Amino acid sequence: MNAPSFSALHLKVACSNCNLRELCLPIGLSLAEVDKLEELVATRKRIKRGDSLFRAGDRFESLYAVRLGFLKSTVVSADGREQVTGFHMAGELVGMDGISNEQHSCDTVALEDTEVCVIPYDRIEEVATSVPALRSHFHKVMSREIVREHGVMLLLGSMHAEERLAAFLLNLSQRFEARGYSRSEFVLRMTRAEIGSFLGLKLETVSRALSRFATDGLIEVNQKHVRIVDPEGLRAIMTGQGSQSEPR
Amino acid sequence: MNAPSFSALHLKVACSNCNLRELCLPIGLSLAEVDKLEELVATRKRIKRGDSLFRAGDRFESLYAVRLGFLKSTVVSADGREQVTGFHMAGELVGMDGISNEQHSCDTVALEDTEVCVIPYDRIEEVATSVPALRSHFHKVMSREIVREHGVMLLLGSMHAEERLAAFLLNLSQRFEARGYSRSEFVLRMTRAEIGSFLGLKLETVSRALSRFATDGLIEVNQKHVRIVDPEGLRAIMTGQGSQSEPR
DNA sequence: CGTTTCGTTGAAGAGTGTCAAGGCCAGTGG
DNA sequence: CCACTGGCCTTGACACTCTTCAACGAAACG
Repeated sequence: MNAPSFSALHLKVACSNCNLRELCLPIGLSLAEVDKLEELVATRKRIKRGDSLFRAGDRFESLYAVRLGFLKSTVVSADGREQVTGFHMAGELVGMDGISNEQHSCDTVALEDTEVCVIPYDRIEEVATSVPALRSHFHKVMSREIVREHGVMLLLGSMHAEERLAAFLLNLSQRFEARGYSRSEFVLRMTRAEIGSFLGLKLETVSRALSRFATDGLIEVNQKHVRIVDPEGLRAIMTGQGSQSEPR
Repeated sequence: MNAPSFSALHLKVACSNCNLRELCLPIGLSLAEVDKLEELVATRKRIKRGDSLFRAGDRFESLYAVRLGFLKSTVVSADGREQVTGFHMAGELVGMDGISNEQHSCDTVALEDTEVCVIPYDRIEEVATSVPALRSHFHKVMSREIVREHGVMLLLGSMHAEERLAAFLLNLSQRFEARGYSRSEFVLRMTRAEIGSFLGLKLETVSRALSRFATDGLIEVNQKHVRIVDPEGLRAIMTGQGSQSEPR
């Protein structure tokens, strides 16, 4: 390590001082419990844009809490098809896919320079014995991931291209807002192809839908920069009410 | 209850005697640990075909281990679109969606007369403190659900109709086999529309694909009864190698 | 036995994918 | 500093898969 004292400092103030704690932690933990939690976080890790945090097949050892940055997770089928299963931003926990097999089943790659807290899984299991509130919170986080994926299945299984993209933009918007960023203006960290993979569409379809939204005055797009002009309009599209000029 | 003594008997022999234990339980539990586990299971519950085990919005209180029967889970979007998120058979655990919010987010409905073990969630939390092996197993079960859903996302996001259906049939086949039933001959408990909803297709497309598989000699279909004649052929279709007469 | 639900099949049309060409932008090396 | 390169994005034309609509047959149910 280049700067051990820097790392140590970081370790000391982890969690209790972290501006992500409302996202990571259960509310109402006692100070003693937060202390316990801080023992969890072994180290920080930086991942440069394009590098992977872990890959399918890697031995599972830790979960990771995103501190800063942006990642994607992808699964690859036997015949080589790739599917983006999610995008992850600050405050989110990644790596839970690895628990079942003691081995990761997806790749997780940084889409911009990223920093994560490394949480060794055996420590989580230890703390799960002694701090019920943390264990219970951990269960909720896993359950929330299951519910999130139900939502993605609904999107992939029953929505049209523009509906999917509207839902995607609104979801991003809401997540940025929850982190204190603008809900109406943000930068897409991923390519059109990656959005397409996540939404079950081709990149051209994503591009066309974005262009259509722009000409309809719902958003402004400039490459990766997006401004949401008419969130209600997007919501209408998402729920299948987009441009029904003729009610029969 | 009509037959309390019968219920009590069932309670007594639960788990340690259950022929699903390889599916439900972690291997290598001590007898004392299995005892602990049996305390978990409060009651059995029977759900008649068409009735629901729980509905979206219901207060979350318990997980359910399917003992016998067949269920589907569905989510409904704000605008009324319905998506089947999974089918559940003996040995599988359902209800984990409810943990995150203390409230269920999907409907789970019996597709045939079904019997489940009711496992009150607060008991799980208790036992999670005292029996690490069970807690760890529970985490793996949740993680496995996350991984399963990744697989569904891959299917919905990147596969064609016949590829999806082939994958679906092979998945069912493999699950039946794991439960000691025939892997080549089984009854579909769900309608074409339900298969379609799960696979992101219309019922007509499901019907056509099944017919095509039948005329190609891959399967035999008679209404809900399916016989898999050529599993390798299905696997080839699933991986996108279906009927490539002309290799360029 | 009538009624309803479920399944099959055909024909036509909509929505996406595919292929191709060209533009924009950042990074690189001359 | 500028030209070049390669990745990313946009747009058009066309092909193809899947959906939609419709009619009918078969099985399940009361």
